[in-house]
Amino acid sequence: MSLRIYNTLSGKKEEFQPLVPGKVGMYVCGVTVYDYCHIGHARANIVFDIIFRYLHFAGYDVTYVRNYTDVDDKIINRANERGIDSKELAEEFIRAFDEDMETLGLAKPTYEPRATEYIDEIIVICNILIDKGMAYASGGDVYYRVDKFNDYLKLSKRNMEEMQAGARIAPGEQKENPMDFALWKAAKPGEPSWESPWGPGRPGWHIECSAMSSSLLGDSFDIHGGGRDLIFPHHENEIAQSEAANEKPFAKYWVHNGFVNVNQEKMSKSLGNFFTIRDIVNTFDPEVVRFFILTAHYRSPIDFSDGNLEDAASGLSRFYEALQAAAEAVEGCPENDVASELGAQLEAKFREAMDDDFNTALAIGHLFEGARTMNRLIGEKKFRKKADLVANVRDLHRTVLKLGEVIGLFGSDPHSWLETFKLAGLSSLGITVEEIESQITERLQARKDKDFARSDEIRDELEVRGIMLLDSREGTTWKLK
RNA sequence: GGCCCCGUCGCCAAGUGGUAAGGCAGCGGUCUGCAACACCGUUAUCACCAGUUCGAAUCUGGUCGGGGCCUCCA
Repeated sequence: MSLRIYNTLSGKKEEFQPLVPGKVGMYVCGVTVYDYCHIGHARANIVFDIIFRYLHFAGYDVTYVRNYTDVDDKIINRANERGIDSKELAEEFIRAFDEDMETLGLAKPTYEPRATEYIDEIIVICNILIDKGMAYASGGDVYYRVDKFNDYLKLSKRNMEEMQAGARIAPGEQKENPMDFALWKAAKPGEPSWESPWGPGRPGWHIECSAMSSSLLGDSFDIHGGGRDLIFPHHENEIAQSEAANEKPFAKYWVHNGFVNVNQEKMSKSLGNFFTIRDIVNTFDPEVVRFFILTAHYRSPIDFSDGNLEDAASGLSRFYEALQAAAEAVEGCPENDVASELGAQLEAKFREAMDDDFNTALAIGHLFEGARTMNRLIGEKKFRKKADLVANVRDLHRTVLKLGEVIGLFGSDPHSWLETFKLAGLSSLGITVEEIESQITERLQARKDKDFARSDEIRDELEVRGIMLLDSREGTTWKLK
């Protein structure tokens, strides 16, 4: 089965056929750099990260562009509030964004252009649109003539009459039509500006993406992505600008990720339920955050809550436990020539899931089954002496790691990940490793002495405090309850 | 008001015409001094109503409930 992608433009899943066989051009709207990124940005970027990774895994030569919008009203306002230069502010938050994305384990896009690096290209597009009568200069601004573009609103599927009821012309704007939007804005005193045929000014919000995408990917390219909220007006306006200027279809597939709610409510600053990535990774492992996001389909809304994140942590630790057990089980076993089909079977299911509009939730379900199969095989009697079982576990182990990497998971060493996970939980329980170790030592002695009453007492005490003891042939270990 | 989405086991979550993946929790086993871990087994007819169909969670209409966009927003 080939790859199918849900296209916002058509409203349905379509078979993916790139413009140039074997190659994919993908543009994703990045962030406006005026503040720290929140969990919603984390989701959007993780979603497109796995799309990028999966396309690459599926054999495509992918060019992935994700921009920084580094000039905009919000940046200027924030910089003014802080009394610093807007360029300085943008630099600060570009750095913060890069750090956050690295923390979340995102692969680097092929290009990460900045709007301010494409001012010349932006001016060229404005000129073309003016020459074609699609745009007009007015008092140092340049506006797009929305009613000249027949396909306007084809992405968001709205209609003009109704839109116009809510549209208005802000003070200082000199538009012919309230629906028209700015391609270029005249600079007010103290604002960052660039020379242009219409006087000093700066780009409007949407034009930079038209400029950057066509410069780096060509006038037509395969995939354009972003959050749902960008469908209107941002992406609609990009289509209007690019298609009118180039007279070619813009992006072929439009992909939009769903929102993140917080405790069942829309995340918003006014509700005070705004979580930055920095806040979250103080409490939760970044990989847990990624795992949580990928356990739902990218177009569904997800609910961010402590409980859901804790569930995700349990799920991820199940994988790491299985991965660790598998590595230990086959360690030192001689290599053999026994063939195993299990890895290939798992990979086939994984691909089938991912080919269906990047269904990571289903894909992870299959990986869980792979983990369970490993555990089952390892548990069989005389496992290490059975070449076929060893071969199966080796195969599955390698496959789970390989497929995990495609969705950015399981990249840590299982032992250290599990240790870190345990230690992180300890601080909230008010108990130290030394304390636990000494209890284990005491209990071991009690067990040797067959003093099971004392032994059980120690175990129960620890359990009440949130620590679970695990006895095995090699000794006693512990984990968080 | 306009446009759009959703309602699947206690919780999370796949499934979009052929009789319901997976995870967490639960229950019954195996293992264990007893447990835990792991494994095995087990647990839903899909908000409601009416249609279409040989057959629907999946299509159509309606009802109820929840949410989003229409202004900056991932």
